Amino acid sequence: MNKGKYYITTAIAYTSGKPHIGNTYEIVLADSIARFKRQQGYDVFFQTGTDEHGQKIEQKAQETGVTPKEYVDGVAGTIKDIWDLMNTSYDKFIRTTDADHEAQVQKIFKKLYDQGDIYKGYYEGMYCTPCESFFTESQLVDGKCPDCGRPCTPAKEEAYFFKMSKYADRLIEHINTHPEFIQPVSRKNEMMNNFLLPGLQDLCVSRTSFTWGIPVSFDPKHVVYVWLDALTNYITGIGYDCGGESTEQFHKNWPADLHLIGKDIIRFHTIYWPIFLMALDLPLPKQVFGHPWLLQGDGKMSKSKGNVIYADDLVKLFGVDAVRYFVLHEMPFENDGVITWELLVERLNSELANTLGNLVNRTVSMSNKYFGGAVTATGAMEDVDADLKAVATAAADKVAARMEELRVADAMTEIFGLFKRCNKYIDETMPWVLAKDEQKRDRLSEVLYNLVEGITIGASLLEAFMPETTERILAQIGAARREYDDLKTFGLYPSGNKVTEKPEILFARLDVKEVMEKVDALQAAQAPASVTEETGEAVIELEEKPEITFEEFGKMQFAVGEIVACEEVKKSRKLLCSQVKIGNKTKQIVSGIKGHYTAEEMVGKKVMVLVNLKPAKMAGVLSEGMLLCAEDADGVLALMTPEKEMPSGAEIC
RNA sequence: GGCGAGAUAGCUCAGCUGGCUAGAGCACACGGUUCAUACCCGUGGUGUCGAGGGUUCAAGUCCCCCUCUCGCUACCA
Repeated sequence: MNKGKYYITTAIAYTSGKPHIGNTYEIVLADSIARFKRQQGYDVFFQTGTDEHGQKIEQKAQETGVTPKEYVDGVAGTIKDIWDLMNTSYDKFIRTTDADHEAQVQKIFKKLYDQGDIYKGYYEGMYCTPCESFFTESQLVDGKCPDCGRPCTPAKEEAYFFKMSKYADRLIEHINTHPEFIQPVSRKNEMMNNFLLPGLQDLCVSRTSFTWGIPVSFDPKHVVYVWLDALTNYITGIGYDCGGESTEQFHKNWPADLHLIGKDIIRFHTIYWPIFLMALDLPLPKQVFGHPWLLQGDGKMSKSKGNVIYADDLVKLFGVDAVRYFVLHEMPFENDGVITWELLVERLNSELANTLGNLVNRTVSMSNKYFGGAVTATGAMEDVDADLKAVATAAADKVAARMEELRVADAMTEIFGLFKRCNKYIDETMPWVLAKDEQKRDRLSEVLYNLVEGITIGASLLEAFMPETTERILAQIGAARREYDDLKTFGLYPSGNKVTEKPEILFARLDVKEVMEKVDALQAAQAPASVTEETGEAVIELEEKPEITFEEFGKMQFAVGEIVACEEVKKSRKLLCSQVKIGNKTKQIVSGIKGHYTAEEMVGKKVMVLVNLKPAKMAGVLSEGMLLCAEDADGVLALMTPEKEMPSGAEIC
């Protein structure tokens, strides 16, 4: 039964490197929704892909000594391989370097320019001439270019801007009249209060500072800057043409039913994207869901620690469906989820091995033992059957209700509730007792039939989440794939069918210790150079900057300063304001170190100060220099202090 | 600093418009059972429901205040 179309997308993955399990979670989540909708009878189109332009990629390619195109081809391949490894059923994998996408982005840009939504202006900021790059004041390091360390000068760069404010009122109206548009709803307030209600800034949509992007057709020294390039994939991928030649497929699928994205890019999908669409006179997507993140429990994932968890490693250790089960089931709707190896093992043992695997195994074993594998309905019903049947036939609707709210984890819990009910049914009916009584043979047969039927329904519902497991279970119990609409009827398993003679273990129980040994081996291989042999102390890979001349170094003046007073800056969360005595002068310096040092403990410290930094105001307070700190991978700060007693004002050179 | 969310069993969390002895899952303990992957089924406990006030016959549930945590945002020379 066709229930209409359903167009679902993931965000396109940025091709700067191999995605870890947190990034992989999104495609699996989208896949489970897409598969479930298909199972329900929707005509689903599921799109994913890669975002391949930008300065960062240009740089990465340069570092690796390949062209940007070669670089993104490699990473896009890796990403696609992982998506395939996770058994995701996307219909289209779009790349922003696809020729048709690039051509369409150029047309869209031109159209928006022609109709006055995009205008040429100036991007003002701090400019580093050698790097040909713009930075905001806050991006600068010591007032200098964060890339090369050379001085930056205030400058203007020609750039194209999109008039966001023009459509703001319409967007506010839309969000207010479509409460389901932004999910979870708590995000709606953030967008409203932080961006829409205070007034939208115009968005810079072109750059001249790098070339790895889609050129603006009528002004080719500009390339289209990220959002107009990336977001439009949702329409170009299905054949949009702003000249009115859109494909049949586009007309059928647009607007999207669901954009599934990470919570970090909600702003772009619920403000900029809808406004672009309004400018193109297209309907808005029905729903944008900013899912939470899957975080690692034992500290931040970082390459230097060698503890990054990748999907392919997980699959090697646990199998595809176990990984899919974990990421889908452990993720709450609104809060971030946690993944640790221990938690993973615990969940797999308790739910997959014990509850599900063992249920199938014991049912198949009993069918073989008592009836040579034949599963026959005899009509020997008893009262206890009613509840099992009720739970089984109600499951499909319960799962559907949860999925409708995008509560995938809860949907899975419903399915496992049915498996638990089946296990309980075995205890209630005690087939091994029935087996001892020849008179109860019909009853025994009926009980096993009911079990097989219950498992068939449960396994069928599992298809969207763990498709391989569904297949394996159905194969073991000799059941055919069942249509979604038939899952509400109990008793469709063909009576007399046979289960497999030799049940295979679906999910083997795992030993935490053994798993951890394998994990240690993996992590050791992942970051062999990150731990120094003798001390075991972690080191950080330093991103190298271009070398500078002695003369350039000489422009900076460092000195030992003594902190004579320090107080918190009231209006800010991170700032401490210190009075620093340097020789016979006292400077006021504001630093973002609250949380690492208290105002009291600062007083009396002798620290390293960059003295001749141009003064600037932070949170309304004047700062006339900078205190130097070291920062580790976790963001912990340590002030630089002289190793020997030194007087205030001693120059550092 | 602005806006918002939250603080409930060892852990993760449910508890809607206030109403009977505060719940679920996991973990733990005990009991049952043996078809099964030492599994499944049942039973059980502890909770100052973040602190302190208040409204009410009655408050995790409403109001005030405090403390702390988190999200977005600003700021982080």
